[in-house]
Amino acid sequence: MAKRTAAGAEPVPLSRERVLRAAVGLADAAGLESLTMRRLAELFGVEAMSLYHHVANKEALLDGVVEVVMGEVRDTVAALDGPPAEEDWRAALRGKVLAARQVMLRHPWAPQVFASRRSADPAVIRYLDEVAGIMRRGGCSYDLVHRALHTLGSRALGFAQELFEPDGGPAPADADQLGPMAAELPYLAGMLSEIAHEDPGSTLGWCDGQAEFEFGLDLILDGLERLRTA
Amino acid sequence: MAKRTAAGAEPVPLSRERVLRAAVGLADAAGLESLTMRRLAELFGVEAMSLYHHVANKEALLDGVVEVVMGEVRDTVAALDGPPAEEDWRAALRGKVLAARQVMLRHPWAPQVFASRRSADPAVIRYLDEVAGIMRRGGCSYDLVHRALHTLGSRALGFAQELFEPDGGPAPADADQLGPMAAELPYLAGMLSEIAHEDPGSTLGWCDGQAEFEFGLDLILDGLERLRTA
DNA sequence: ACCTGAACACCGTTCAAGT
DNA sequence: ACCTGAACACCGTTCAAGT
Repeated sequence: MAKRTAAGAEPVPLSRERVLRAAVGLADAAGLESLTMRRLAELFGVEAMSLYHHVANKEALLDGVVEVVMGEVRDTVAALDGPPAEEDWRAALRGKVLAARQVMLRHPWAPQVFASRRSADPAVIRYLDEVAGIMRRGGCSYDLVHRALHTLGSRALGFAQELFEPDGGPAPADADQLGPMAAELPYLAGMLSEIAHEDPGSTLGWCDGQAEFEFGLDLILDGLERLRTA
Repeated sequence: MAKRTAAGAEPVPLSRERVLRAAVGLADAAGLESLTMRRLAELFGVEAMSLYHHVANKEALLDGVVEVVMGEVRDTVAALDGPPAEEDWRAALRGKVLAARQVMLRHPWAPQVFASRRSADPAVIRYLDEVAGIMRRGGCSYDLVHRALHTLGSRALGFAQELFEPDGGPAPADADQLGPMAAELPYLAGMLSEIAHEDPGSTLGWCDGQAEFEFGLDLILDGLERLRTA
């Protein structure tokens, strides 16, 4: 009789591939703080130590998780049918970045993991080579491509670092909570009383809503295009 | 006779202020992963539990650390003498952001801590009110100010999220390591063979070097100014 | 080759007890 | 009010042992 396993566990043998996929699923379902070696092992009805036969340690596990997410990005990007880079590099790159963002939205914890890797994952580097290729074929100098990669930073992969979550911050948009704020924060109070936030729900961890993300992305792409033709 | 304390420890009584300053110093000296309640207590020659009289828990400690760093930002920004916002909002904001960046460069671990706070620290919100004020007094609509805050994101405080550390990534700039790369990464290889990285040392964790940071910041500020006058 | 069980060196945090 | 000591519930990871 098969050994007792956690609910939903499969008695299939472990493998690096299966371990990494389960790690992504665990983070999706229970959050990044739940992704521990012990809890991951539980999903397979196995001791934590068994995982070390397929993954060197937790850092390597997280590297593998990045690999899996980048695989999803590649699959999503491959399904795109935008204009060729030679014709309109901005539109081509924009489509690619927004497609990558869709993947990040499915894994809200991913930006944090990407940011925690000290050296670049090979899959990320390959992705950036494609980004560079789009710009290069679009007529950008390598110098501009280089600066563009730095300027875009994590935006190239579809996420951007906000200073706080849009909902948790100073965005009550409520006149009641605005009163005490107006005294010490006159400009934010004035701004909030004039602006209506119309993008509820579409938050990506510490990242922009869709409209804000697109605004910032377009502003950067337009600025780069202006430099290209200057 | 005073109790045995760790090297350099002072027998002065604890206080929230002293605990927070010691936490910043510990992260500066030994890295963020060394900032644990136990090791922090050691600095005072005290048990970890004693810290809980001055700080609710570790999350509150990190909130306080953000507070301390923001205090340094405010001090640094206060010493600036740029043009008034009404005259040249771009120059005023640029100076403020670059001053904030100087503080972040002193605390390379700070961006990570800032990013880990789920809701905005009051000191950060006050800072952003000042940023909004500069733009507003410079003639920007509140709508533009709002989009600017989202677009700048963490850049407003002087740091930006790169996909990997500049040195650890695909920047060998060495013809030897470029050979095998050229096959799979044609565009990055081409770029690196043409571009000479000239900003060694000035890395900020997962952030740009100074020149790259200024390039990205200026590109965004110029784009915003163009929208303002449109 | 793969998995286990016990153990180690750490965490943050609680509780009751001391002064 | 402030600090302690022991303990609890977790971590990642090692090692020697099993099959």
